[in-house]
Amino acid sequence: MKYINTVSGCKNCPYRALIFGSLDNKELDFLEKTRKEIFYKKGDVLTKEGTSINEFLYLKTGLLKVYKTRAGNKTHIIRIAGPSDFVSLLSMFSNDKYKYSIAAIEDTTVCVVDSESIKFLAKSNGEFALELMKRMSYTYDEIIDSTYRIRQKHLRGRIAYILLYFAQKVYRQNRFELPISRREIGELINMTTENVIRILSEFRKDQIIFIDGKIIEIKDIERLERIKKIG
Amino acid sequence: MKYINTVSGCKNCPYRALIFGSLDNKELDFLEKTRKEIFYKKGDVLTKEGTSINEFLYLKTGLLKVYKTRAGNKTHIIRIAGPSDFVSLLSMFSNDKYKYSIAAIEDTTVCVVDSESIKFLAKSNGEFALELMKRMSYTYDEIIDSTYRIRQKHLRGRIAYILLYFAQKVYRQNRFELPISRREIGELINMTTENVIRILSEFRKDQIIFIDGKIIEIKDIERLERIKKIG
DNA sequence: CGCGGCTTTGATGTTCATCAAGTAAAGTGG
DNA sequence: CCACTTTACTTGATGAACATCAAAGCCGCG
Repeated sequence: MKYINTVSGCKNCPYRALIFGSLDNKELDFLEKTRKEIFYKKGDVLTKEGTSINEFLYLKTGLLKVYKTRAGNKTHIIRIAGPSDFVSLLSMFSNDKYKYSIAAIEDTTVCVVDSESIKFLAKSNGEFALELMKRMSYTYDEIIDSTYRIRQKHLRGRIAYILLYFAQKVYRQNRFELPISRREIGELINMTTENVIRILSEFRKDQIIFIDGKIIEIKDIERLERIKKIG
Repeated sequence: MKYINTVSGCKNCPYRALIFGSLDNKELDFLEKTRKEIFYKKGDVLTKEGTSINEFLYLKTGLLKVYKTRAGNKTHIIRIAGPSDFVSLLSMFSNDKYKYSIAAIEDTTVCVVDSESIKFLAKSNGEFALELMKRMSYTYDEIIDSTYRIRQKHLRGRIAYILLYFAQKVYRQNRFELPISRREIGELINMTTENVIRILSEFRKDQIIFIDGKIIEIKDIERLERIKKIG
């Protein structure tokens, strides 16, 4: 990780409207005081499950994974977070310890504010508190929704789901580089590494996708959509 | 459903401290104005996914299921809510429509307050907003945690989990009456009705439990705990 | 250069959903 | 209140979906 000297502050931040829309300039100045901008390299761990929450994070650029580790070193990836995501919102208000670990799966720049400052503002500015709640609830609902949606799909449907997720939601291109390993895909959509590989190969043989290591290109998007739906 | 005339109001409510601890008497009077206490019979539906959220609910006595219905009439039970649960907290602050349906699985008494009143108080009283967030976040974290925990268990482990859940968390007795059908158990822990029955019978044959219709008695709790853990 | 982690493919066996068929229980209308 | 219909429960047989085990190639890193 590496601290970054920033020129422009919160006031002109393009993400300001997303959640800080209800804060006035004085309140933003207050946040600014403890604010740091930090750069993480792919692979760096930002927070570890069980450690104290002292900071409120939000993602400016890059990609993160939010995950949990269980007995037997089994890891579940709960979600992938992209730019403008408020990753640390989860469990920040119910716990003083992180319930999830966070790691960079691409080079990532994060804005960090003291968590007590956020709580202070939430307490003193009701509009802001409502914005936080809205965002938090939305994020949680998304996690639950995708978890239950994936759960009922067969393996082929899960792979189709995750490929289309990266192509449409994350990279907005049919050709992209997978930011995670085959094993991590399995941790995200609940299947073994071997089967992730097997089904990717199957899709390749069926001309649905092109594969070159981590590079994926979707060749037949209609077919993939169909597999996602019925699989 | 049936309206109930109540003598005592929020001020003396045993659950007040849980979430309304930061409201003063004036604020409680404000809530009281729109407050209703409603009785639902087992099987009654309180809210339907997709309908407008106008009310804030909390459970005084009884048991509810919170669930989602998917294409093909497939139902997932997200959680069971018991006394002192704030069932409508989920999605209330991110949506104007319910994201989940709620139904009574036992005779239930619910306190209902206008949702706008709650939002108004959250806006004007920061402490209260923080309490709501805390509760909300906690509830969501629990859902996610149990979902991922169940997901990795085999069927026997899931049944053990749910039996111990009812025995320890809900009824606090080794003998209890299941509030839900075999099919609903399947919807809760993600397995087919047939396999729910099959494994219950198996546990019965192995003398781990006693079954008489909906009555369950856990005879060998150590063994069940072991199955829950390793299954 | 060797070691560990990631990737790949094949063979094998287990777990689980599905199908079928029947009994019991509970709700519904005449 | 009884015939009728639907819903819940139960067991067995079958096959598909999936995890596990094994073995080997590849790549980056110390």
